Amino acid sequence: MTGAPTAVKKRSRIQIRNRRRILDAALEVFSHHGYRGATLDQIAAEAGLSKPNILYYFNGKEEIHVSLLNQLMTSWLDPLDHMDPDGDPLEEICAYVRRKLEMSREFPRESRLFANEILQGAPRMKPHLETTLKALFDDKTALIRRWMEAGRIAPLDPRHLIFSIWATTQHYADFDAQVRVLMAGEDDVLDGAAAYLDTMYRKLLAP
Amino acid sequence: MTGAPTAVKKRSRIQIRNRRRILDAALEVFSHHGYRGATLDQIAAEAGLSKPNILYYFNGKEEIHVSLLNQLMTSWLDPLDHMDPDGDPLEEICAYVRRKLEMSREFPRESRLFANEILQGAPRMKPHLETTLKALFDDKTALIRRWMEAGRIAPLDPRHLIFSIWATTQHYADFDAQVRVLMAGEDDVLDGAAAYLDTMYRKLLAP
DNA sequence: CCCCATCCTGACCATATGGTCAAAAACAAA
DNA sequence: TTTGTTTTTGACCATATGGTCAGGATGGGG
Repeated sequence: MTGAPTAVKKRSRIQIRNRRRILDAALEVFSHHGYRGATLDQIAAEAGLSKPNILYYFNGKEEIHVSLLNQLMTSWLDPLDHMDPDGDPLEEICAYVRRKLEMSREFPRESRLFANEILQGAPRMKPHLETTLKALFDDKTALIRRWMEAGRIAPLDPRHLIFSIWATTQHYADFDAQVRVLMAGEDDVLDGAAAYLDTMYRKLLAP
Repeated sequence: MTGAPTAVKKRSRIQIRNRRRILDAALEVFSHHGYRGATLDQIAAEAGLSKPNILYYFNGKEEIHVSLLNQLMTSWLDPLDHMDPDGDPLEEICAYVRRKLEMSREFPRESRLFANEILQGAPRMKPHLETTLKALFDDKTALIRRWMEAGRIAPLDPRHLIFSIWATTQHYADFDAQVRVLMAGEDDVLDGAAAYLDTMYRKLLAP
């Protein structure tokens, strides 16, 4: 068996390094141009490798994309997963908002990659969403609902609350081009957003 | 002069009908697959016309896209434009939220088309954003700021307030695939969202 | 009914793009 | 160094796609 370095096998140092390079380049290109808009040549150039060499490490464009998406899923959901049932409800939620916004600042490419995928109808992620994400979502909405029923935060539909948190925080990464135009001049937009969102959710959730 | 029906000239009935068909088909296809992901063949099929015929009415793929975008800009910004300086601040803003959410329900394709364009860095819209949108944005943030300074609604950064309204309302159209997965079973998601957002912004803006 | 402008199409073209392959190069164990 | 394995590449291929064009169909005013 010569090929298929993708299969579960001990990966050599070179393989680890080049797969990393490729995925990083692919993140850059996919997040900027979307799946269809990205080309293997662009990814190859960005990665500093030849196109056939890219195909040596991955079985095709789609496999690269799926790899990226799956790899990202975990870290993307991590902040939500970390919402502590034993913490102070208001503080937990505000901390979540803060972390999520921080991710828009530090990982805008990842945010846009996801946004692109969902916009297209999540053709390659639906299974993942239906299992991993759905489970986590149900778990956390239940937790928030308990908090609300205990009167520790204001009663609201926890599902829409989470949607609004996702929407407001990811907006700064996904609609960056628009935000930049409208906030021309400002250089600390995200700081302003952090202050605004903190105020907003505190006021909203105060019991 | 035979060609260029695109030029400003009286358009025949057939031209009006077919341009409409094409733009409608293009909206469907572009909003679903993004600019790069859409093909002229798809648009032609959707419009029930042949590809060369499409090219008879528009000088190219890009011209169709730009036409769509420009045409949509107006109607998209209309609700914001209609925020009445003489109305009751809280009611005006809540009405705006309601209208905006209604557009996510009635015109999700338009929403996704814009989202796609902005996600890619607004390559074909930046000029439009910098003029039309920016002017309207500045105008309305100023209005909201006046309302706040008059103590008629709670003081917040009006710019981030508008961002949050856009984000929370458009989320239901743009991230529809995700919302569907997480709200599986519910059939009136948008009604729930309307109630949630109304509560949210009233609470947030109460003086 | 005739005629001209408008409208439409089949056939075709150039290029871009995902992907293949045989063989060369680089590497590593002996 | 030798030898077998992994890595890399230039050349190539099939298909998709945006776009062109010459000529045929259609429609409406006279």
